[in-house]
Amino acid sequence: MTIFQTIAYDLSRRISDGEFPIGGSLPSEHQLAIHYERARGTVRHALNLLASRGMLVARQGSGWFIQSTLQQHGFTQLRSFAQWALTKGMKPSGRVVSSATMTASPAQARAFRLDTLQSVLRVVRIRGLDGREIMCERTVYAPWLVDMIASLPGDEVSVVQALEERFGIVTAHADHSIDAVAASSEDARLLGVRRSSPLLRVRRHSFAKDGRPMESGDDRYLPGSVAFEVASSLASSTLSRTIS
Amino acid sequence: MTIFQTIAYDLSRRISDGEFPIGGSLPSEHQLAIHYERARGTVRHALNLLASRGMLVARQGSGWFIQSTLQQHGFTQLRSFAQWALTKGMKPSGRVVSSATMTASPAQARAFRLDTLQSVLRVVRIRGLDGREIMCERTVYAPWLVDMIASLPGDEVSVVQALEERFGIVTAHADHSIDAVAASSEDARLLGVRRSSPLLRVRRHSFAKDGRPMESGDDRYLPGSVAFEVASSLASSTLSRTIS
DNA sequence: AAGTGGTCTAGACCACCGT
DNA sequence: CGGTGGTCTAGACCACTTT
Repeated sequence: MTIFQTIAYDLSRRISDGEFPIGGSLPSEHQLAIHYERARGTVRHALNLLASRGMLVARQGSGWFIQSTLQQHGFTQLRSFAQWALTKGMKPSGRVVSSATMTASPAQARAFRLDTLQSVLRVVRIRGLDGREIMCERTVYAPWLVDMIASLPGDEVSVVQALEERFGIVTAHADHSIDAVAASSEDARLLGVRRSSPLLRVRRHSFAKDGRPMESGDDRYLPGSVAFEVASSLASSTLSRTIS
Repeated sequence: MTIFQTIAYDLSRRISDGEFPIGGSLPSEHQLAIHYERARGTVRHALNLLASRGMLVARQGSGWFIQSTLQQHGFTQLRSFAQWALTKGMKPSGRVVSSATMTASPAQARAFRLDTLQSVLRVVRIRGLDGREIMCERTVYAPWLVDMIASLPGDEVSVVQALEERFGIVTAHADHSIDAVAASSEDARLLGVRRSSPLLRVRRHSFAKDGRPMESGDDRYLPGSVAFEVASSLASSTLSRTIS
């Protein structure tokens, strides 16, 4: 954790705690620099980080103003359905519907960068929030993870957390593609809705710290259960729109 | 024009001119600082600006690499349906279905931070890509923008660009919430699909540089037409998942 | 006039990458 | 190991806003 990240984190917490109201202003950069006992440049780095998340806005000659008190919870929660649910004060659940090893399809071999036909593990899970089942998840795990995943219990609530704690494997990067689809007949059966009713689909490829592909997933949520939120600024953005 | 903007502009031009190939690397920050006869910090400021546009990426310990020779990536495209379509080589179209001023509802007054009941402008548009109508867009503009929007022609392809070029008003930040919904009867009629068929919904609040709210939008896309992509890393992410 | 954010300088040390 | 980007410092001057 760098110093400017620490300062940003502290300011972010103080803002969401209501120490500074929306529309109000922060102490000046000079005063913040004195308070944190750091150079002004370091404080500015932290402020710009929060501005890129839409939490703050600077008005030249006037000050830094609070634009939003919302915490933009980031990647840590996005990685894991269970960890996200817990931070929201909800109880996540999960059950494995099916689990099978199979030789990688050409598309999977490409996604996992395999030379030869190796075995991948395909797991279908149903996920619930506070007892209500809201999502079905079809995950394909890369060959190097198969044994680890297979060793986990079927009702393991957080696979991501288990991988991290037991094997030290951390998800460091993920690409998400979000769109809407009509429920297939399998979706309909798993989620208890009519066929061709709307679902929010999130396709995901995730990678370990060393860049190795870990898993590809296809999650389908009932409408009205979750939404994905993105804050984007001129300064920096990770979101883009693609033709599909 | 500041110095770092001038350097960014010059580098951007040299990259677009093919002086550095895609995947290739730039001279080191140290060498660039000597070349431009500026401090390294100033050169870094320029490089970070280009990185935020998706033109460059930095690899620590290794160098700055050319990611794309195209201008206008990320947020710039996200701000505007039309500008995004153009960078993808597609022809955007748009037509206004209805346009009406009304007094702000309580929810709108909150979103736009109005004290009194002022007039907002609600516009419904249909958007097309290469002649195919794929999206309906319901936008509510803040009172201070109403006169400017009203002065634009109904078939103005890019409202965002028009606001920028004619009035100097730039969208600097936006929050997006993405989920799936069933088509309402109005959606069905506008888009030519069956009622309750799946649509991808993107709700948006956008803000000017000074933090003033500009517009709130509700865009609904036909499935299979576009997807939203998010790249997120441990280091930084703007995406989050919310209960809805 | 005083205070604020925006930019710039000229150093320094660190973590990381390649050889 | 030397070179690279990432961070940080302690100043300086400017443009802008507020009083």
